[in-house]
Amino acid sequence: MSTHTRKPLADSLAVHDQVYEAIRQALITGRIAPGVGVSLRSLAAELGVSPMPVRDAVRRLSAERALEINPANKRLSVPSLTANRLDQLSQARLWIEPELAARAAPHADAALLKRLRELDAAVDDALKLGDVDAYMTANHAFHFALYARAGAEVLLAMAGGLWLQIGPFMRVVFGRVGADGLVADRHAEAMEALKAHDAEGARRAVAADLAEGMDKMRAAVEAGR
Amino acid sequence: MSTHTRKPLADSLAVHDQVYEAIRQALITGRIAPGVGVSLRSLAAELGVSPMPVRDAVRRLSAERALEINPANKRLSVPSLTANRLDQLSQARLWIEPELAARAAPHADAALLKRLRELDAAVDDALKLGDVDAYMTANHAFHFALYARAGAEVLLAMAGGLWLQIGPFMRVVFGRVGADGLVADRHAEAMEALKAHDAEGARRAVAADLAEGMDKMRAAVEAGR
DNA sequence: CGACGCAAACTGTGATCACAATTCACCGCG
DNA sequence: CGCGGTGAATTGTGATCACAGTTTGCGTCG
Repeated sequence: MSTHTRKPLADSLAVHDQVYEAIRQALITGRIAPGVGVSLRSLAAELGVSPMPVRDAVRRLSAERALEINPANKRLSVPSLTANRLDQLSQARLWIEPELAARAAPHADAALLKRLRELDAAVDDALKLGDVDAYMTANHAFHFALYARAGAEVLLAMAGGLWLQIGPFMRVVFGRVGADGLVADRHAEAMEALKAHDAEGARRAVAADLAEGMDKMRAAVEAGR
Repeated sequence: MSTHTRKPLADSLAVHDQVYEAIRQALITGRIAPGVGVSLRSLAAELGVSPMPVRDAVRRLSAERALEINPANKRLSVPSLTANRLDQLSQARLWIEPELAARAAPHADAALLKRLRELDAAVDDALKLGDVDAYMTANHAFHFALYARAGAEVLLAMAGGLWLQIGPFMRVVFGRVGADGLVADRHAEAMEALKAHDAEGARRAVAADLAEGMDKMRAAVEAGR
């Protein structure tokens, strides 16, 4: 008898997509530390799959700059955190994400606001409990539930790529300063602006929310070198 | 189709990288028209390689949104050109590329200016001859020779992804209006600003250069639907 | 006791095969 | 002449193997 059980068709997610998500989560939550090397076969063994779908996932992640490929020996590693990289990512986020919020404002309806209130409550819960993983998950969900309403696929995808690259930085912040690094967010301001279909207000609120977080990350990175 | 000769080891470029470049060029120059479907095996046969490196290249290109994967049947296709997509790409370029030019200005030296003059001459030659391929190649080289001096790897990579996505649009413009669509550029203004280390001047010059081209593309896309 | 060297293990890459799902074309029926 | 259905061809996906280059680690020699 084979140990390999065939996947049901109803599971529409391809293996390489599951592997992609697994590695992505491992990167964002910091389970794979920045700077260390990984290998296709070790990842494959860890996830219980063949190296093939890992290869696909890694190719995708390196195209998104969430993984680095050493051009000399072609070996994989997690990009290390530098102040310069953080600055560029911050600047890009500070342009693109307020823009998405502003574009979403005219399309904000009751359903969106309800969903955002739920997600914001989850963020607050995580803040109270000091649960970093839950905070990052809920915060991500809040921002992208909002951005998705902008109807701007290209910009939305760019924002997704930026979060993927910034993930490890967030983890470093919380790892260094502890859960105390989690502070109140500007989500309430953003939701009020959305309710009023105030594009510029939403833009400002998101910009302020981002700027706070990025400042904390910058301080953590500069302190930790 | 070329006969398949074994590659020497000194050729350090992996096959999947060559395939990536080949498909990338085919996309940018419009040899693969937007909207049509492609397949791994057909691409592999066309390039004289096995489907394996094509798979890697395609995975990379789809992560960069230069290729689309139909989520239902997983089939590949070239993204079609819509006014909405063009708007988003334009806006992103108009933020990121002037920023790169401004960052490069302080680091502009004689070597860079010499290189830029050569590339600008190549652009002018292509304009005179109406050679669209040569124009796009030289124009790309000019912009990225400049941007590379900004010392901003993350932003540079983002700009590269945007050009890859905008490539097919350029081809449509020239295909519709002919080589007459090629007009004088703002490269001279940019180079003067660089020589003076005038960051804001470089920013404005690049922004003007881009805006002109993007306006033409928008007109072509709107006229052609 | 320290440094060098060589072999074994590991790395990414590419080819080939198997397989299920989808697409396509052609044939026969009404 | 049009249309439905069925088999063949094509598709992406995943596994396995081969191979060359690199790294690693252990043994031996100076």
